[in-house]
Amino acid sequence: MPQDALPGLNLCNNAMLRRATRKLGQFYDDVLAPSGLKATQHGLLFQIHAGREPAMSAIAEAMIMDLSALGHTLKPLIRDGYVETFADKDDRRVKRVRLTPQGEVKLDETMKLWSVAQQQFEDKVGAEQAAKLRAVLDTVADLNLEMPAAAPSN
Amino acid sequence: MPQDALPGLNLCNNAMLRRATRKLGQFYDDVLAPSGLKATQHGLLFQIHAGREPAMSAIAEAMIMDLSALGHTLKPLIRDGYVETFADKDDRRVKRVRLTPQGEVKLDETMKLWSVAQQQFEDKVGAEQAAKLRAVLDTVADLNLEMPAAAPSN
DNA sequence: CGCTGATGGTGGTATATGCCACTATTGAAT
DNA sequence: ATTCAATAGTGGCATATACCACCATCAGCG
Repeated sequence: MPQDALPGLNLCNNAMLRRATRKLGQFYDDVLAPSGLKATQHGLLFQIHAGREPAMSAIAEAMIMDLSALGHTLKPLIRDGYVETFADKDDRRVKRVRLTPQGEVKLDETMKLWSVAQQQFEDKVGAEQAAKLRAVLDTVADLNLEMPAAAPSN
Repeated sequence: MPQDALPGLNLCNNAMLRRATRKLGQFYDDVLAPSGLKATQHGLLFQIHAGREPAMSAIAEAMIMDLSALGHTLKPLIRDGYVETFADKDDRRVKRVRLTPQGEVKLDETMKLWSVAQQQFEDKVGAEQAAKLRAVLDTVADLNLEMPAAAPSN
């Protein structure tokens, strides 16, 4: 009941989204902790693994994340030897990303832990509800939100 | 359609939640930009305003956020003169938080901008859908997710 | 009273993320 | 080929957020 302690902000879609994200993030992070990776890092490894040596911009776009943010997030993973990058053969601007063998092993490990968290969550909310939630979140992520014609300062 | 570029991670509740949060965060932030505050900061001001000089721990609990994280997030707002803290009269451990007059003014300003973003969003997804989404997010935030009895390393 | 455990915050450190300015490449237009 | 606009990344800076180790204060107990 803590979330009803103070009224009002439960009307803000953004605030509610962030709050749920903090909660779930803490949970997935806890479960993934034994691996030494955060849930975000696991997600990133997974995304890289799923793509075929994706370009950074491709990853960023798929994850709806700023390209520079992706670059920053990638650093610890590169530093720790899970990920490596290399220039595209045809376009030297493009930097492609792939998992190292170590990274593949690590992904196997985090995948197991991830499924525990995922399962826990789905048990609590119901697989159907969870699927529905993901669908809505996907819709939200895909929205075409346009700035309402700047501030009317004229 | 970018989110379908790579398959798989759209099954992760946590990843989807984060992705939607990034998207919506960017939008709300854009709309709030003229005020110089981020959506998170607006939310925090609002939360403080709504409570009656809430203790830091109360805010943190309501927002499901780490107490130390709250402390850090508060700093820029204090530095910029929107928020001030003071010790509780009966328990000197407790630090209470309130908006300064400047903070109240700022909140009025961000509130107007916020409602523009909020409205835009609700127009796109439908007020009913939005309400339903917030309800589900509230449910998620309130889940009692327990660690599945540590890792079976034996 | 003085010990002891719980409670509330702080500071440090690390990742997550965004924006901006800048560089490197590429591709198109002249 | 020269110029120029667009594309892909990088690095700096700022906020968002978490965890941990500490410090201060309080509450209960003997």
